[in-house]
Amino acid sequence: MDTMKRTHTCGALRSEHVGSTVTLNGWIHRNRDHGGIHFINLRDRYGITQIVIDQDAPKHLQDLATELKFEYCLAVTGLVRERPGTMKNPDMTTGDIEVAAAEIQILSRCETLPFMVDEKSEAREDLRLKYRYLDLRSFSMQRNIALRHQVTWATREYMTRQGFFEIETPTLIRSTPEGARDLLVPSRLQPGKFYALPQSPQMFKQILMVSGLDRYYQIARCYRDEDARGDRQLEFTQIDVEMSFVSREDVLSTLEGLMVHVFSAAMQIDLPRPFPRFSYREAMDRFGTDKPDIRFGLELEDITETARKSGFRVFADTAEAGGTVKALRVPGKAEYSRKQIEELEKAAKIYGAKGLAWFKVTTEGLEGGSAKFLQDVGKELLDCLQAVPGDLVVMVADTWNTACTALGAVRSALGRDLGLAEAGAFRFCWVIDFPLFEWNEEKKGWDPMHHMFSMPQEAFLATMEDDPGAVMGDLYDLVCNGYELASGSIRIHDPEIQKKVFRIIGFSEEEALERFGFLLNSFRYGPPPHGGIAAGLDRLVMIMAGEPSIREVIPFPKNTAGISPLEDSPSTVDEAQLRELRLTLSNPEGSGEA
RNA sequence: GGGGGCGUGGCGAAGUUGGUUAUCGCACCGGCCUGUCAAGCCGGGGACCGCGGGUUCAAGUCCCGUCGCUCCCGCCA
Repeated sequence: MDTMKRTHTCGALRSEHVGSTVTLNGWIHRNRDHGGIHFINLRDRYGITQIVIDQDAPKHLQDLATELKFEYCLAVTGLVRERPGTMKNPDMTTGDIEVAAAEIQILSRCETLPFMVDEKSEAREDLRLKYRYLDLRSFSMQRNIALRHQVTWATREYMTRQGFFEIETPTLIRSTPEGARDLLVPSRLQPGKFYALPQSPQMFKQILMVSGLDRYYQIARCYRDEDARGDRQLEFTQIDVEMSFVSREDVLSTLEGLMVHVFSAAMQIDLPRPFPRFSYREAMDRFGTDKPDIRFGLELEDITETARKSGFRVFADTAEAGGTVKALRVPGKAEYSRKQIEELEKAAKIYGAKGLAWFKVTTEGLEGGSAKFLQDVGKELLDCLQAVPGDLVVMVADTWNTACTALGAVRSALGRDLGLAEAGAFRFCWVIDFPLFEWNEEKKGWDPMHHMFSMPQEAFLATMEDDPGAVMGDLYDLVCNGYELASGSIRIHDPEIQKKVFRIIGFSEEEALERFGFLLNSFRYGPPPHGGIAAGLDRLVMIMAGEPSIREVIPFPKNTAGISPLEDSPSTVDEAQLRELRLTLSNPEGSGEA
């Protein structure tokens, strides 16, 4: 039997089609059998149309109606007719009409569903992933997939218009030691050797600049073998960008332009430009994080100098030891119970704070918590914080980094719990002027904060080896609503500067040549000054879609254990496959413990 | 590696200080119903309460262990 091919989609029909005979293909979304009359909501990617089988329908259709179940795949031919006045459904775009079935083909049947295909499935995530094909039928998932397409389409449109070439780079590449753990692929032709999947196309895009390709972008799959989170998993997609003969400003302005275009094209939202900028130091000082959510205020204050003068030993000692005391004024929350404050303290402790000091502001002054230790500097504190009666003040004393980070976590928790962030807002900002190096306590040496090919800012070139910790890099992060959306830098193209950086991070020249020789060698042949950035596509779409996890915008994601419940990967492989690769497992049963 | 939450028919949940036959909604099966749109009404089947052990006259409930999922810390240039 030939399939009755659709003449329209399930979202297409309106009153103007009344009187025409149409064929629809789709799935049974809802099914209401009233005995004498039977309604089917037929669904496809485009919408839902109501099909009616009533007393005028052929007898065989009325019989067929009783065997129809959820998610049967149907072809329906019938007459489009206007619904009787009160039967119109204003909540449906096709709600003015219905299709009176004249012929129905059951294209395929559906077993009892593990969960209903619904706007928002309530099923557990691993079940949704196992039956992803059902989950993806839901309008919310289809909306996310559509948005993702709009974003990539808009990206290609914008980048092409800006003169960028989309260039593919290999996914089987040399393992490089820096950064995250590599995902490895054994080579059959070169037994005992391995490819790595790229953590990013970094080396290749820089080589493309040496090649004179000048403006490159790629929507690139990247792989990092690290533990998953709500906003990251083993494989993810970057909008990867690299440009020659540019300064930081050129890169920032290109990315800003891209974001503006993407939001405009995909969501009809005008993002205000320019995006505000914060130095790393300022972001940490004011928001306690290098990815500040600026949809709300609630900024941190430095009270180290006041704390130094106080009789509160914890504070005074921290200040004397060169530490920092940070305070956060929570307006009107003097009503907070001890328990609520303990919840905030938990948030601070997760990030390494030893405790969360607090007091409430009353008309009498400071009260409760650590108030009795701070009475001597109470007036100064209140002035400094511009605190008024009814406020709650929470404080952390620790190293600068821990004090900022821990209180920043409290700020985030408050922002979330109090609903401070404006709904539907997208607040972008740049974080710039990152330190180039960070101290690694374990190896007692310096590590690159971003990667080892990032350029020190010019002012530090001469002195960088004397005081690596003070060196600012030409680094930049794009942040939106508290998520790091993109990260990049101006690269080193001068071999002498590169050598200095290698020296600082304890990398011998031989070592560098062995690992990155192909890139460094290319730099001997007239490399242009260049820089770039990479934006996380999954996160971008997640934020735009208002979803809590990137798994909602990735069609076939892995779970937090790196497993895909759909096809049950990763899996064991045949002994023969291993033999071909000359691999032997130390624990053939794969118990997980070697 | 560490911490928090969750695990009860196919799905989502309830289950009190331990106490008869484990409850509800959806789905499923049978019946009724001519205008619903989360249709309604009547009836039915379906659960060793994640798994293992322990305490007890008695465990979904308490204890110990273990597995899975999830959020977070570490990790993620």
